[in-house]
Amino acid sequence: MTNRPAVRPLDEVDRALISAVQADGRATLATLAETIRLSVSATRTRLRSLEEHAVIRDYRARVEPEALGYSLRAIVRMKVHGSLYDKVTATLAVQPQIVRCLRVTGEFCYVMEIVATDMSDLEKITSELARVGSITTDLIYEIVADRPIPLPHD
Amino acid sequence: MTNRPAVRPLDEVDRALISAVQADGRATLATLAETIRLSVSATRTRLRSLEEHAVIRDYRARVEPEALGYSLRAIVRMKVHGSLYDKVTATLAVQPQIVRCLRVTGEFCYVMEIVATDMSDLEKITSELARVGSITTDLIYEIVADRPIPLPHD
DNA sequence: GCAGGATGCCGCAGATTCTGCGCCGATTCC
DNA sequence: GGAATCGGCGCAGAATCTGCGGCATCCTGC
Repeated sequence: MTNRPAVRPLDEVDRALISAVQADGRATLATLAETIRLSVSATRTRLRSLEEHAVIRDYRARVEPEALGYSLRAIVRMKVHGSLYDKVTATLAVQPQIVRCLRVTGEFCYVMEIVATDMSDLEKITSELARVGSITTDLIYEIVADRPIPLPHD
Repeated sequence: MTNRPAVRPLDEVDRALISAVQADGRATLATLAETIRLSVSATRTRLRSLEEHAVIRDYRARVEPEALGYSLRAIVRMKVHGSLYDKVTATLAVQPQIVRCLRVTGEFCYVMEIVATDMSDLEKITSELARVGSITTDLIYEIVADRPIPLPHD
């Protein structure tokens, strides 16, 4: 029942289904069935299978941060000396405004994306991060692209 | 009908609703109604309103890139000389594996996140990007956090 | 060949959910 | 006070989802 790496080789119909549900997470089984040209039952079986095998992780509504009052976004890169990874984890736990955190190769250990209501809010968070490691902060002008994962060989 | 910036000040019930639907994008109206302690009709009215006002942008299934065959992820930062922004846009259009692209302040103009099947696949994309500007590529070890937007004052 | 098993698709019927609509109480404004 | 607006409520019909059982196809071993 745990996630095993794609038992089935993911045929063309699966890809179409994934693509459809990635584009519209609330699409009805009937709609999905129509786009992948299968019956509702078969569509459901395949969708459930993809969910079980954790090919489809979950469904989420995407909200507009500005509408919630976050007028600022930033990318923070952080260097951490030694193994203070626990400290990073602890900081993440208490800072929900760090909406994304990646551990990466290169000069910096972590790359994070942060939402903030204003400059002082941002500074509050970055200064907290600066207690863990040395950081570089860049503001985000614009989100140029934010796309679903493409299906191989397109 | 177009998106205006949150006509209503977003009361506590709205926040709860947003939070619920961000956690589970397929949650049923009855379920949502139960968690925010409102009738189904009222829940629906509020949800529709949030969608209309583009507070809730859309719903998406989130897929596991590895299950689709992408065993590599990378962060690419890019410097662009002069105004070659059109060129960036053009590259984005033909490279769906660039799943996210941000325009930022600082030394680099753009920060991108890329999925790739393997090293040669990654190199294909980065070399294409290198024709537009000078780039720095860092591989992603691990996604430490990937969270919904938090609701202010939590 | 052919019985047995497994797989994947189909469609049905009951349960659940969604939708459009009208009603009602509270608040505001003349 | 009366009228209008707003937000919530619940109903009834439509749409959707769910749990089955049936059927065709494809293997596999005898």
